[in-house]
Amino acid sequence: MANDGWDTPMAMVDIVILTWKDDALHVALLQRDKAPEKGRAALVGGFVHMTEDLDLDDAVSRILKEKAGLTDVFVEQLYSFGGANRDARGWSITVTYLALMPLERIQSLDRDDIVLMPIPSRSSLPFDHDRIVDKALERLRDKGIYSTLPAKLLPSTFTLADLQRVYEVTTGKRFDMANFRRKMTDLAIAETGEMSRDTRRPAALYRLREGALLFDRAI
Amino acid sequence: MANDGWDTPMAMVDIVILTWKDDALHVALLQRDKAPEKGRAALVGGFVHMTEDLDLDDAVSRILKEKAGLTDVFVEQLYSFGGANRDARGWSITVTYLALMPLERIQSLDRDDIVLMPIPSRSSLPFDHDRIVDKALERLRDKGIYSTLPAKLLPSTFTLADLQRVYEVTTGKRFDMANFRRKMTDLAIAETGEMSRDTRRPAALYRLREGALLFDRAI
DNA sequence: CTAATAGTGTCTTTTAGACAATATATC
DNA sequence: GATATATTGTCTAAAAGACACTATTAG
Repeated sequence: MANDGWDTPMAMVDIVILTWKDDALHVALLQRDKAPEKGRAALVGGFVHMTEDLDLDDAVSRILKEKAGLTDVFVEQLYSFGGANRDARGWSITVTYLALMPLERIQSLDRDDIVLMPIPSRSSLPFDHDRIVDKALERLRDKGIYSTLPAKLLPSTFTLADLQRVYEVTTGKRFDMANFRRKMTDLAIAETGEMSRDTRRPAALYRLREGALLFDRAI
Repeated sequence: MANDGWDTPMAMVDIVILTWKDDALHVALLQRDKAPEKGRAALVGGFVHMTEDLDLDDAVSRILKEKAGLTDVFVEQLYSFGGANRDARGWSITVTYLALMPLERIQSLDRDDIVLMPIPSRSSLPFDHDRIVDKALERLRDKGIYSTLPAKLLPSTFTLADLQRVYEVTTGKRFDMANFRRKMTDLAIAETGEMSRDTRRPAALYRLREGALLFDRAI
């Protein structure tokens, strides 16, 4: 071990957990049980533990598990923020991650210290978490147009209408229904054979095809 | 100040400086003057200094200045790597950056401890710097197709043939000359009025247009 | 004049975008 | 059968890709 007593920044990870509820993006926040900002809802995050974590991905998995009870989460690294003033405790670096999951995953946790805040009307968050959420939305918007990233917000099966709404909200674009369906069936999704009966005329249920993350062209 | 004596990882930044020489990508490395890996060429990098740096961008600027004598460099954040085994001194986090510059900037430094290693035939680097360089190349390849990023490797004026070669090498694709020229003049570049006389028939010199970083479509 | 490289014109194929038409369920 | 929403068909415009052609210099 090499670093007891050095003067080096605090190191943490913060995870922007996004999901899809009531036709809108929501960010999952955790009520803080400790100072600073005790009681306020903030991003799920925590310090890197040198003894428990072998690398940053380990730290993310551990924190998701310990603080939110989540395992096997789809995450990708987002951006790192570091500075003297982003946390009142002093110079800190946070490596941030984007996590996308269907609403059911969060609801089944059945915890009253986890709150879902709708993105369009979100109120301000502690620390520099607003900026981090902005970065996550930017990533989702930019990558959405040529990847299946937005689909990770939905359950494993979904209708094409669901998928189109998610893509329209995350990317901020409007899509023609016929063209959207053709591209998605070409590039990313497959029929399950099941039907959804939530609408007047039942709709076919689709799932993501294996390995379909990045497209070779835009949606 | 809050963190004297905590057990927290070392925090550093590493910068992948890429440039263009002899029709090939090169990475600029610095001969290390201290242990570990003293004497070997490695990425330009250093520890975050909590007293001198207000944020991560400050640390990058300071380190580029102090270690390589470079100022006003085009950089963008790349990725963060952290773990117990990436540096022999213990658990560390490095926030890495991609820097692109024309060869002249490096040559005018006139330093014999800075080496240019050609990418196609590069030998292995200390620490996890190979992985970091790979990430930089991946970023350049992915972003090259729809941005002017590769052009930052060239001097402020360049011929279309130069530009095409840079794009072909960084993206790994081949472009039809006529189509490439049309798209570039449409999207990103403007004539300077000057001519280059390095070839049999002189070629028009171009420059990047203001604000042209991201395209709305692929090259 | 020839070689070498810069630069243009134009045709074909593919993709994007718009929009009309049809299908299948519920009420 | 009316209504709502799912799903398909087809036309047009734009972009991508291929390739032949012309232009301008040095030697």
